[in-house]
Amino acid sequence: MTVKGQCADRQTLTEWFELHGRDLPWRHSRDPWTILISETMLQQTQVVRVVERLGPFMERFPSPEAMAAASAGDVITEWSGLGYNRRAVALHRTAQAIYELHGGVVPSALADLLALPGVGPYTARAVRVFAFELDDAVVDTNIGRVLARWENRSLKPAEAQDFANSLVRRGGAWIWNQSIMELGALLCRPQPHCAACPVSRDCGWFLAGQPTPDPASRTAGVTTGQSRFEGSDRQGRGRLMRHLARQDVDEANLDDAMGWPGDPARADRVVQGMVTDGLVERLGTSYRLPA
DNA sequence: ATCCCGCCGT
DNA sequence: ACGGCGGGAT
Repeated sequence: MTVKGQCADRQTLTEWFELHGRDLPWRHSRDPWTILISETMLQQTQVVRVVERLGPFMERFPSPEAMAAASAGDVITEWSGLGYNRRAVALHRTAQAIYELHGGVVPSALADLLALPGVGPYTARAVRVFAFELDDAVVDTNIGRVLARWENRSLKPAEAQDFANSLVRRGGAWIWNQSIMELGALLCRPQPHCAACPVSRDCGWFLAGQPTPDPASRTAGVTTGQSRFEGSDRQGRGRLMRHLARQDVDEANLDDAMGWPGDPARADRVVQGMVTDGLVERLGTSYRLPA
């Protein structure tokens, strides 16, 4: 593709975003702490669910210092219902690290961000792009899917990141990353709506007739289907967290609390993992949220 | 049943 | 590279 073509497509896409992009709360913020929180929430939790929880969460923990002063259990409680509670524990540890290592100021250096618990390649760059407006490129599941279809081939992690980097213009990273991510979220979905896509005329996969397998399917960063939730260890973990939000649970009642009556062995095995994850503490014969 | 602005330990 | 990790909405 020509450089001229790339410029045309880029402008087409950002114009589409200005017109059709969703008005999401965090897109009005450039506060690094707010962006770090929202991006952490958005790791595998849907946008509509984060929208209604971000405000109250930020009121409870308005700064890294405020969260660092709270207990891990407090953060978990405020996190309740968002799922993958390890993220709440990681966030608490990250707040403490920011307070102790960076004077309470969210760092902007990639290496500093990547060193924070629960902050990986996506979230680190998201903070840099969406808060500090630095010229980086993020690759999430949406963008990975768009890029793979655009090139009509599966991309390895480094390939996807390099390709994404090459598309960013100086000073235009915020709007570009939002635009291409929004395209993946609204149109270039797992089941794509190519008829409404503003850049389909230059999309390799579309022009090839959308052959199977979808090149996005084996591309790095594109999430795949997960194992069944009903009857899983995850379900039992979730049940126990919900109980602990109200009161401590004695080890004798653990199997009931986790929804596995008569299977204390399983309850014990799974709760061990939760202790390792920092989600629960054992005190005497009972379990509670971490102090 | 499927999907969701990933990260981490293996 | 792969599997575990919540939970609600459709």
